[in-house]
Amino acid sequence: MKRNLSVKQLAKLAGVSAGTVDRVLHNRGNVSEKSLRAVEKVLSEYGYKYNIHASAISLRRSYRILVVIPAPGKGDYWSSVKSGIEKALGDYADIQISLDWMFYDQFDLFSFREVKDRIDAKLYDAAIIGPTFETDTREFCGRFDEESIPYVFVDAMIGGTSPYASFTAPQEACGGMVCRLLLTNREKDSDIAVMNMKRKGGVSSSNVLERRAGMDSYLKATGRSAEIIKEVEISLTEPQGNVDAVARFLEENPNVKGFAVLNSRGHIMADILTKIGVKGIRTVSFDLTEENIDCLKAGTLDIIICQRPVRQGYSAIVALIDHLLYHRREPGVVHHMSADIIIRENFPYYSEI
Amino acid sequence: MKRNLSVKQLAKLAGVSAGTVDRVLHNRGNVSEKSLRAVEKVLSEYGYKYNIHASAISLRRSYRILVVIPAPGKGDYWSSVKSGIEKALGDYADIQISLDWMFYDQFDLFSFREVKDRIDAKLYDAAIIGPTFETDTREFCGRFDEESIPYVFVDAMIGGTSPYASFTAPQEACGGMVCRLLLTNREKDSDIAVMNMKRKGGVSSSNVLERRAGMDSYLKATGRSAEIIKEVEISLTEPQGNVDAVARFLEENPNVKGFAVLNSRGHIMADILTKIGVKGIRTVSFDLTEENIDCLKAGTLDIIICQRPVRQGYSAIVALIDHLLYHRREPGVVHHMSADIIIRENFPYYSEI
DNA sequence: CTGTTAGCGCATTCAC
DNA sequence: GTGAATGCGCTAACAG
Repeated sequence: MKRNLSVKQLAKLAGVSAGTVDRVLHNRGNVSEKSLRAVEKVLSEYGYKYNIHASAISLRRSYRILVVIPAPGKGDYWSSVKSGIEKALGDYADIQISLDWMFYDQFDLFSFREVKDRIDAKLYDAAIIGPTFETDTREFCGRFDEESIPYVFVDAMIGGTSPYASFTAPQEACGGMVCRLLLTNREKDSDIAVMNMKRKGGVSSSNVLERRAGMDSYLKATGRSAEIIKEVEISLTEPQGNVDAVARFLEENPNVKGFAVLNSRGHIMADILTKIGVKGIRTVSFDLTEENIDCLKAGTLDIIICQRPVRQGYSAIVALIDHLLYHRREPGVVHHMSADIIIRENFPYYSEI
Repeated sequence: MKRNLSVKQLAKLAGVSAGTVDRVLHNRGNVSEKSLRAVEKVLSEYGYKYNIHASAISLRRSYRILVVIPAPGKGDYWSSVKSGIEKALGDYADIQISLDWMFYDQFDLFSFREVKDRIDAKLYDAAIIGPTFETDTREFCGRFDEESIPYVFVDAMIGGTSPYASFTAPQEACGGMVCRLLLTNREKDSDIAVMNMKRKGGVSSSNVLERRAGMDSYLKATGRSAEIIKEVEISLTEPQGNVDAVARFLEENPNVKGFAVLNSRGHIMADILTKIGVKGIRTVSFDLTEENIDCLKAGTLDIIICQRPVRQGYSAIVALIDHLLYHRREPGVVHHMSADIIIRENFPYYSEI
């Protein structure tokens, strides 16, 4: 069974013309039952692999891709996703892709609604969605489903939708990682503090909730008491009281030897602990944001878990190209990204891609 | 300054033909001073980016690449490098590359000499070398230099050679990582044990030596005493005595709370510690070999540092393709791979590529 | 030294 | 329904 036959060769074998083979390969119809069977027979016998180069060069139409994600801030998670998308665009510069960026405020449902209502799905060949609000996202995706326009999720997956692919991190497992990294190997376990942020509406993001649940599962699975987790609240809007609150908390919980910040605000806790002057507490946070990186370098933040946002964005584009141009991949797959453990020593060499 | 001009367009702008532009782009000579200047002027004004698809499709010659690496064992480091090379070949199936694999015994200089003497450099378009023996590798590379055949290093770089690229891990920094991961956050530092293997000739590999040096630098840089590192010897050839030796070692050094194995044999130490029945000692080793992975899952090995061997192999091929086909990249660059920290919780989701 | 040209494998248009 | 013909951008062989 030799591979890599060209369309022309296949056509000869099937006793039809290249045009007909092409019509079969792309399900473009207008093929007689007889020709169809002939081509399919040859195809199943010899197999066929697109020559992506020839395909790309010939198929030089342009694609419009919509990107709807939370507004990126300087050096934060979503700016990483964005740069991953942009990097992919550069790597595939020979394919004409034009992007429409739409940003919303991830803390404001109405900003998402406003963006979403402005969008005409029909204009696009595909979409990349960084979801936050379940119900509204589901409704939004429905509009793409109706038009059979493929979309992929980055960062999180929303149930009840049918994305072409999803790229997300294993949040539960990350919760377990946090525990393992913070529990020292003592005979008697030390305690772990979790920093919670007071938030408008009091709701934590689903990622944070899943990570928190992962911590509990870990403790259960390793036969430890859930009691060793202590929670402390931090206010973003009224930060003056935070230092005192943490100091008091640590006095009351002297066995705390590790601090977990389940979102990207580890730098806040690092700064507070530095102000208080405590030593010997290990801190973990998420996302290689600029602030977190500074703390890592300064040694005030010990570990950052990176969920490869750049790669998520990059993979999203690659998945769509694979689909739109090359008709490969099976749809609907949820791709879990690696959860990388970054410390001061490996950071300088770290590359997501 | 618009981009993505085609060769034809550039030719028109320079007042020459496409053939001449092509000759300039590929340094193929036979171009008059005048034409050269005209083309270069246009080139510098407008820039030029190959359309890799058109290039690949047109340039359909085949390439022979030589791969000289230590013999891979099942699920070990070099088998990962090998699978990275093979994966790249699959991804670039549209480019005709044929590989000649040559394996040598990394513990036997003479096996390398034997392999090397069998090789006729002129047969190849490029080579990938996993070096072990400095002097002989240097001589070997000289033969490629003479023929202007590009070669890349994986795993390590050998001084005094001029590879097109090198892919290697930051071994010194990895030594630092080991220390940081093993030192608990106590007021008083615990000790770290380093496992050494008795070896024929008593020489450690250069990677191990660099990692060991990195540990010392780390201690110095963080103001700790070099005294906290204790060394224990293990015998590969006479393993019966190992368990007792380690047990005795731990009795004599009760403050050891972390074990470092600077090569890929962490599983040996993990098994010994399990036999002895000690708890509360954290162990670190290198490379995601099958044995190490088993120990990681069983919880007897705590941390594995992975230096992305798959990616090293993959990148080596990509670098050569970039060079041979697309004339891009600047030569001579040493690419440091990420050093990934793998624990039981992130292992299931870990992907090098 | 230089311009012209054929052809790579695929997609698509246009006659038949 | 179908095949022939054209072109994508680049490379290389060839004729001048």
